[in-house]
Amino acid sequence: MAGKTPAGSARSDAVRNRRLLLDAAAEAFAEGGVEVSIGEIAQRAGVGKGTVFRHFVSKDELLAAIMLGMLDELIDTASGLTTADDPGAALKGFLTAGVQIFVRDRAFCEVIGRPSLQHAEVRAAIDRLCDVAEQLTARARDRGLVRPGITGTDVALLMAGVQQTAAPLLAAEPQAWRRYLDLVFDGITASTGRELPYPPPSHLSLA
Amino acid sequence: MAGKTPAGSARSDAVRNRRLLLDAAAEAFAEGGVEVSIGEIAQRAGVGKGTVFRHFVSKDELLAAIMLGMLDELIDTASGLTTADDPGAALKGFLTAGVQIFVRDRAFCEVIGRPSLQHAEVRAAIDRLCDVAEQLTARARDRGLVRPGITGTDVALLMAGVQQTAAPLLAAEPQAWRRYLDLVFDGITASTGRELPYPPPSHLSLA
Amino acid sequence: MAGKTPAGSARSDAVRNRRLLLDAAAEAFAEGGVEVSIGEIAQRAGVGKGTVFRHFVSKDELLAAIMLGMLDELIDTASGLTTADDPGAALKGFLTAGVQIFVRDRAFCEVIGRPSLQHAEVRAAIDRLCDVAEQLTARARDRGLVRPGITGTDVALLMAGVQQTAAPLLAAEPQAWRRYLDLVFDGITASTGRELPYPPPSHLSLA
Amino acid sequence: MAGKTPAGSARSDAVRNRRLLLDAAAEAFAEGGVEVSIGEIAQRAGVGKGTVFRHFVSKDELLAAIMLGMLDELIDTASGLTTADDPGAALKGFLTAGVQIFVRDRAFCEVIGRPSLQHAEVRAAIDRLCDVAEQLTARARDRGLVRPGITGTDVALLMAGVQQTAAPLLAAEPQAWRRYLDLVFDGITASTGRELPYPPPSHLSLA
DNA sequence: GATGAATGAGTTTTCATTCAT
DNA sequence: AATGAATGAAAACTCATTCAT
Repeated sequence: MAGKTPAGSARSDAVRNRRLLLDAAAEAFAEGGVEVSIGEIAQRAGVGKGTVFRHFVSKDELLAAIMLGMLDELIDTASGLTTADDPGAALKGFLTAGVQIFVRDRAFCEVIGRPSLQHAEVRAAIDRLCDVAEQLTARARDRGLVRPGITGTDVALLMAGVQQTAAPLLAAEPQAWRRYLDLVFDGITASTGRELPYPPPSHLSLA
Repeated sequence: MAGKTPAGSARSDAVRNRRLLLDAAAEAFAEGGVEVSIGEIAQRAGVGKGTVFRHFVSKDELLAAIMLGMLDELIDTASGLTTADDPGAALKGFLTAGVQIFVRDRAFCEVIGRPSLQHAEVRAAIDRLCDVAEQLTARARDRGLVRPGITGTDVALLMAGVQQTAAPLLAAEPQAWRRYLDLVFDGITASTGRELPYPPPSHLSLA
Repeated sequence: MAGKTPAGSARSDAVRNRRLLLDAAAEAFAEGGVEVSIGEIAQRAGVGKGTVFRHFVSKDELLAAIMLGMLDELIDTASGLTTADDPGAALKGFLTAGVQIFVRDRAFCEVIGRPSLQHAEVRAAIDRLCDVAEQLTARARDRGLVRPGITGTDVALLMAGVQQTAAPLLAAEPQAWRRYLDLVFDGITASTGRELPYPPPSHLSLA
Repeated sequence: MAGKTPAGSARSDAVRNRRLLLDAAAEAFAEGGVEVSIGEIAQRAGVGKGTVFRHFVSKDELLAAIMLGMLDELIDTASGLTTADDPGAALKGFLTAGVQIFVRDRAFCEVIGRPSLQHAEVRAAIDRLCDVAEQLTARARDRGLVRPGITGTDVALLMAGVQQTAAPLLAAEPQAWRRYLDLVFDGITASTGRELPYPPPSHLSLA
């Protein structure tokens, strides 16, 4: 009725543990993908398994919380770029930021790149990401800096593609993704005159 | 109970079972990814679980055998294209064939795209694939049909990237990969004059 | 944070919390049986889980406290009936009151009906219940209103039996127990001349 | 396609384990109720936990299999009694057999006596039990051996009631249920002239 | 005194792998 | 050689109880 904690602030040790947990889980998911066990996450955070479930109602919710944090960061970055002077550079900066997240995080790749995505909040965040991606793309498109039919959703999708291209190299060459990012960006900005052989994805078919 | 099969020796039965098993496993892995259980594969093949382990020492070996089969098919296709009249069309045909394998096969995506690939034979097959990809690429490169620094390994890697880009769309739009294949191909063939910001992967760093 | 409650000392707060807790627990146990979690009880009472354990040393003690409360109420009702004009009606009134408690309270059924009952205070209360039941029964027996060998303990035990008979019906027919109460009462009061094939329970063998 | 085992017969060791498992589970459920863990059952049977799930798809299925076995036995007993010479003795024999099952088996009491019963096969078996109980009851009723309104469902329900009445005594006096069985039977057969204050349950409202 | 965060043993269930038949 | 039964080590999740704040 009156909320969990009188003044709306959680206990300091709980806050600290939640932080520990999120960090440990983020690291574990990043390294091991969605398959890492709650047991390992708890161990990394230095807490008991029960504590994980006190803070997050299920493994899926924990995963979603972390994915949402990363998506929101990326959305913020993108928002900041919508008013940049050079729309082309802004779009490339956005793409770069996005690919870096994918490159660092195995779970992110697995969650975002799968055909059927369950979690409603994550889907909503992806929608928001596509929206702001479209803003950035539209500005560049209007000035002829990208090919006519390219959409924000295209750009968002290509982030995962660039990561996947470089994936087998990343252990030995952590920056190899930069090569494919540029190559794909050249594909986006190429003025071939030809139309692409398949229409752009409708916004909502993403998730 | 211990009776012989009328139309074959014990050995020919084993050969037939191996074939049954490979086909069933290929289908199962393609649809469900590497997580499909040995039980489901055995059931699809119409054999007992024990038979799976008689033919393949572990699940990983079975998976590797399937992956090798697909890689060999792709290598054959590529070999056939090395003498085609139009090197540009040949390269694109190769890329198309490769992406189609990825699109059809969840396990293939999961196995090939991982940073550290254990299985020696699969690594060797990927090396062979990169070799033949390099032959195709070199022919196109020599005629100025692709950018200067692009290698066969780049091309092989990009197959996975194109699939991953389209992955979230494929359930609703099974042909969406064609959009990104063209876009990436335009990136490969773009004559920007600029060099890519990161050197091509050395052949052996792949896995 | 550490503030006093305006209208009471710390002790009166504790008294109030104990009351809140007993009421909430009674309701929860009645609805959900002994399996309801301490968490749910605390939530219903609007207190923290720690408070439950400050007032009751374990879940079993809390449960016992509730059971004791109900047993004492029933004992009081029975005591009031020992001086009623019609000993037969008094006995039936007692039986009715008892069955109603069982019908309303899942935990009561589960606790009382188990072969080995641990809690000493609850056992003592059941003894007291049997005593007063015996008083009521004796009065009726003396006037020939019940069969010769029937004891107070028999009557007390039959309460649970009537409830259990009707249990599968109660969701659809909340008053169905009345059918079996009358049937059993007719069994108690039947003048068959025959003796029952097994002696009445000795008072102390109850738990 | 051709069934699990060629000739329709399971392997002898599997049959043996299934028997071991059913016996161990029956014993464990009888003693400890539905809450006994699969781990304990496996241990009692001398098999691994996995073996339990090989034979029964879930704990609920195992429990249902055992309950069904007991219900079917009781139904058979009842069927055999439908042609007995003395319908009154037959009805009492049926009641006795049923109460004995309840008395021996904690899980049976818990499963059958609960308001909402999930398992479809168990519900069907209970329906069958009520049917045959009605046959037995009708014969006795037609000869004026039981009160007019008493139905087979009443009789089936009363089995649980008799058990519950005696439950607290059974540890010390394992045969105490015989006392209450006779008392209840006298209630069923009493010719009071009075009607019971609540109508008999409709057949289907049982489960 | 009150709180609710942390704990960890315990539950059901899955599945690759081994082995008796 | 083939089978499928048995195994047991995980995994996600629950909850009574303890304890720092």
